[in-house]
Amino acid sequence: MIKLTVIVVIGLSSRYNRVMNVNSLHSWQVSTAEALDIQLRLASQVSRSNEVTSPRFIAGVDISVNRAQGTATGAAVVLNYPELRLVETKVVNGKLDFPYVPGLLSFREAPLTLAACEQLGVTPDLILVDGQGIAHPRRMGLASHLGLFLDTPTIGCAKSRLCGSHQTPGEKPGSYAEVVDGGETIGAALRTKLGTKPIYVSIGHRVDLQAAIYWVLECCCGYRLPEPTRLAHLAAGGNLKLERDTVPAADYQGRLFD
DNA sequence: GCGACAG
DNA sequence: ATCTTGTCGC
Repeated sequence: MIKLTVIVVIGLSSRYNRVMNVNSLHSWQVSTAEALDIQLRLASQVSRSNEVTSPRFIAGVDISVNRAQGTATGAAVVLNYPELRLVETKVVNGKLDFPYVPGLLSFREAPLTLAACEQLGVTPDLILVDGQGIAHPRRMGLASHLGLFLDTPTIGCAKSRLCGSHQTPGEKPGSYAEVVDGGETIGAALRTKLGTKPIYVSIGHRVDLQAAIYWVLECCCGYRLPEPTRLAHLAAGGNLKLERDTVPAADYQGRLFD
């Protein structure tokens, strides 16, 4: 009787925990030439139309590299909105096959990031990514790539520019300057905090630029980086031990966890 | 050929 | 990305 109960509980938790479906659109074990080909093919599948209206959960993802062991940690955190309280944190360790090549960051970071997202018990309505969305040479940055694999709205929140040019945005938080490349507006250099460099916001998938800017600002809590991405960075580096501020995810979706 | 180049 | 204390400035 007791034995049966344990089996049932384990079975339920593993089933209910799998709330994010990852589309395997292609292999990640590819050459740089194949990676480039994949980006050209997937670019047309990215949606630039807004589908984000009233998100209840907003996630943030990032990766930290441990060059010593040649390993890395992928992290996915989920905050509720509008409270912006941390409701779940998942980290996963693994190896990085692909090297860092400007423009091909997805092939290095997406696998571990997707693995972390796969462990989430709460389904985010929006995901903020530490990297570019369509503000990319082939309009296929990490945020867009993850958006397609997770079939979820994503926003690129990079700390520096990959391509395109822009004027200096106003100093006041909320001010921004469009990032233009090849005559096309691909993102915005957004001032999120006074006295700091702007961050680069761009469409990831299923959101338009105005909505992307709006939600990023909604997620800022006084730091240059929006809370989802800021906390994901800390979690990946093992510096997010603030369990006291976490809230049992079960309180939000009536599901079982861990 | 030279400079630029998410993390 | 990551190495890292103090320190210039609001």
